[in-house]
Amino acid sequence: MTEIDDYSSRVLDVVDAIPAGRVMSYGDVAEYLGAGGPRQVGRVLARYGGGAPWWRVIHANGTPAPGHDAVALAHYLAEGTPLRSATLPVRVDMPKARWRGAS
DNA sequence: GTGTTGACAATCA
DNA sequence: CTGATTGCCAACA
Repeated sequence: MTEIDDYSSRVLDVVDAIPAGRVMSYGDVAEYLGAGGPRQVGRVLARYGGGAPWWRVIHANGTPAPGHDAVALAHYLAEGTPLRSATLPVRVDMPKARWRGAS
């Protein structure tokens, strides 16, 4: 049984709320929650991200998670995420794809 | 309690 | 782009 902490649950909830074609940076999620930090967000995704669209959570510079960049790229192409580079290093057009809670 | 590590971020060279 | 440095917060040995 996977018991998820309250903080992790909130992180997953925010990630799950990100619409297709949009992304949020680790720091943005942490700031949106108003708790923890970008490292804690990445930690939660690494542990419980298996059931959430973790590829929509990327670095502040627009690159996806290390080791999963190819998987993330496939999702970006399938969801129509605005990319600045469709080849590695994968870069998402942050100013356009960046999503903030409610528009 | 201390030191290291980590799916981070920002700045500088 | 690579590498180094500092700041940040939490988990782990």
